[in-house]
Amino acid sequence: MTDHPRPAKTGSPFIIYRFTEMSSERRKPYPFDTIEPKWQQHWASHGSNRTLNPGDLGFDASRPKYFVLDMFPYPSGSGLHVGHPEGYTATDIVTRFKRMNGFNVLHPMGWDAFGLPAEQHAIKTGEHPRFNTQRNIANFRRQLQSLGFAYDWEREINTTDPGYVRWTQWIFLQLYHSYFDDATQRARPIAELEARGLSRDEVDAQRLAFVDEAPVNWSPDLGTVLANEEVEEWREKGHTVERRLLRQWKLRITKYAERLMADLDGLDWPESIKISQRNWIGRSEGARVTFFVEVPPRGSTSNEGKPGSKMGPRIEVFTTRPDTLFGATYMVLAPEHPLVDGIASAGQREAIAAYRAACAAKSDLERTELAKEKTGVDTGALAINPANSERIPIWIADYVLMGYGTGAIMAVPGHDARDWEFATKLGLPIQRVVSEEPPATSGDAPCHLPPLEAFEGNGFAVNSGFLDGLRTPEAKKAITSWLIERGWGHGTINYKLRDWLFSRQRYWGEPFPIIWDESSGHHSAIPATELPLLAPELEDYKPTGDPRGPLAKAKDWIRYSDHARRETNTMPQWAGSCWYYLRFCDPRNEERFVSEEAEKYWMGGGKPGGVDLYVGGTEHAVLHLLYARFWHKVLFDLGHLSTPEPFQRLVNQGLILGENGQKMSKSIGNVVNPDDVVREFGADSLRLFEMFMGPLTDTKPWSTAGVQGVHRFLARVWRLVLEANEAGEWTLVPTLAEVEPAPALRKAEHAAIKKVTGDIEGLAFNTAISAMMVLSNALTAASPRPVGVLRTLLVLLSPFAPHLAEELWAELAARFAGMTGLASEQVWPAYEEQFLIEDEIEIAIQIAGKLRDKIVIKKDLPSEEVQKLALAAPKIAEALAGKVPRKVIVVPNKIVNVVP
RNA sequence: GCCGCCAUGGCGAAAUGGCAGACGCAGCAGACUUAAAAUCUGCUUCUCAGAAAUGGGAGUACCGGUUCGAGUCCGGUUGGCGGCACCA
Repeated sequence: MTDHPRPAKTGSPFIIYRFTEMSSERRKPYPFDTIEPKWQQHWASHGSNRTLNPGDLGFDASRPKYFVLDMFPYPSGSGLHVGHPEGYTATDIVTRFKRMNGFNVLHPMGWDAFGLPAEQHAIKTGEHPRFNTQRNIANFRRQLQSLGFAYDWEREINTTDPGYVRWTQWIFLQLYHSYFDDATQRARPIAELEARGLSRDEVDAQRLAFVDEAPVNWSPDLGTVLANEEVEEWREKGHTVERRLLRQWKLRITKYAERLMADLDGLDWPESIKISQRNWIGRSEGARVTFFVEVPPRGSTSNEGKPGSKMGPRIEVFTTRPDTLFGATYMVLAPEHPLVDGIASAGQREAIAAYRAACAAKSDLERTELAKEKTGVDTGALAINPANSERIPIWIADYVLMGYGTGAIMAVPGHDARDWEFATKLGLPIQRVVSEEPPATSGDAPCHLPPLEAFEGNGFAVNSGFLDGLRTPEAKKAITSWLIERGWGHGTINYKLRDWLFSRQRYWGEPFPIIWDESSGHHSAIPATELPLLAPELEDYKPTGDPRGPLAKAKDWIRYSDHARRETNTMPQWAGSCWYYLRFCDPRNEERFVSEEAEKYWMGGGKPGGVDLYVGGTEHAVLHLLYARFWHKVLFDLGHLSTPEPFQRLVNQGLILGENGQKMSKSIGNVVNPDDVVREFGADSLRLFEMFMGPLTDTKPWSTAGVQGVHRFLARVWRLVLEANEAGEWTLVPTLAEVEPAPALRKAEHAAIKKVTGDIEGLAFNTAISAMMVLSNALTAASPRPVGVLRTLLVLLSPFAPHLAEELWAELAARFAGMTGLASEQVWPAYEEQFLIEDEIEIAIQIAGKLRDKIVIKKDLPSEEVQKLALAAPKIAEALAGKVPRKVIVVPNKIVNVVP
């Protein structure tokens, strides 16, 4: 079929779209299917979205910069879903708006292309994952380009490109070659430690990228480690998952806990995301306390020793409530705690071994899921409570986690719900040491009874020797000083944040640029000149069940030299996304991961700096957004970056639900494919609808009728300029004229400019669109139709529906004088307050807060006169019946409230 | 359990403490049409009275408070959504 509407080559001063009567396809309300590809091509071939760097020919340094970033997608096989264009359209509108306001705008797009789905495809087909990834990227790019986004495609990046992998590995080496200096709280070159004469092992123990033996969820048949969240899912599918101690690479993010926490304050981020990050980092203030294990163990009689004298091993605990030390009636060690074997009494060893075995078999998830049932085993050892010298039993229980604090606790069942539960179940003593009420002067009975449940709040110390009577905060200070004096403890801060497990047993990821010396067992970095280090081609990508991962199969590749072999683990997918925003600033640089000049310009050099606007979903609240901040800070410390934070302003777009209000999913069958929407209604309609649905940050359901609604609006705008003649051609509307608009229309024009401008700045796109609808409705009624107002509408509309705006602008430019360039290149209009001012305004009159009447008065009339007129208004006079009101509130130009 | 967010017509939603429901969807009526679609115009929170014009009352989950005035601010309750979850 050739009868799709298309531009006719005629001598006409403006373009004609012909469509035939015989077309079997229903006539489109406007020819979006012709004009959209046409303008996309035009923008591409004219470099309309090209963004220059400082130093480039034609770069205008006088313009301010603006960096608008989308969270780049993983190019999955199923293509774009309608959630992607939501954020992308929002940033596109801001980009176009800022450009029209004279900014140099950096608005790039790329691909977070390492990932498990491509690897699984490779396992299934034997084809290298690169090919499937390339196909998916091509599809994503096609889909994004069909939506007319103003990305600078010259800056497209792909995390799997050798030219990108090289710098990801280079950044890893920066971490590897650094340590964290506690004194200055900064990363420093590891060479400083070497210069101080530290041994090889001492240096390795301080690297920001280091090797650690860690218990992980290992699945032999999948041949990989799994995240805690994944364990359940794979078990259900019949795979085995076990806890296994494996040698893993980790990144020392914990050293940055304090800065990652503190620097959140200066960021313009949603409060909920900041809270998530704070919770994840989990800062808590408290104290370290040393307990001494009593030797000889329980049963022996002679024990005159005091804590502090040379006794058995010490157990360090962390507590946020040192003020409750007198109430510590037992201790608990994590089952994996290294001290357990040394202190356990002979009679308990068997029970301990059995308990430990049972715990080891549980995943972290199971361990927390079964949290309700507390279990544990007595070690048979006793510790001495330093506060009151009482002997208290030492237990092991899996409600104490090896990974937090010191892996040991002092149990205060009177004032901790978990300890209470454990003590109650196992019949351990419970002591009250905090009272809600100020202690009675006589210091009598009630305080001495154990409480009926754990009281975790603040109060007054009781049964606590020298602390008695002190409020909780004071008691904390007093006991901490007391511990410091005796060398039994000190105040400290603990974080929940763990070091970042950075290695994966996968093929499709960045190999570590690390080799191992076979004789010494030491690791070292390969020289930066050998980067990128790419994974070798494999015969097949199936897992081997070997915890070294699929790369272990490449025997030649592994062999680095006579005595050294390569690390075979790969980096997680996060690695590439940790720094992609930096690469966008200077994506083709082969000398540096980003040039200093480009980084300074786009990342803002001074003050807050960073990405000016970052839009994406909430799913990355703590992972990507925390990891990227961490890498950024390390690179900043090492002098490679000019700002301490990457993303100054963050906005989360809301989820788009299916038409039935449920989350879109294939199984429910409510997934909307953007390609279908573009085919039926056009890219401009899809863009406009996604912005019109509601506030950007809200969760909101899809509505096909709603798409039709905005589509109709765009068609109405089209018909403001063009109308179909009898031959079925679009011709210019005859009433279009260069005339002064009537005052009401002029006012509507300037009101729209004001509203749309403010709403784009506030990311309130839904109300911006409604303002344009109002202006368009006003224009529909105007005859003659003033071209000036139409031009304004098209310029305002251009960031939202760029194709339509461009086309109609060209139509008008061909017919009317003084219109040059593209709609998208126009200077953003300014509104003039004078056109918004009205001489007469209607004000409401209330009696006791209830609307009773309205009057039209001159604007800015003095309050006394407004009051006089208001009281004289028919309904008001009638209601008052001559009585004098007690009070009259006049809000100038708005409302009058009469209090009778 | 803890933390956070939210609650407005039949639906998506608007409303610097100042006329609740802009704009859109759906619906109804009219115009155009042989007819339908499309398009244009008007109506459209609920309720009571009225033939109508119009007029009265109620109304932003619920209860209370602050205020001349509350969808908006404060306290509590209920319901929904999201995140964290034995972190000592």
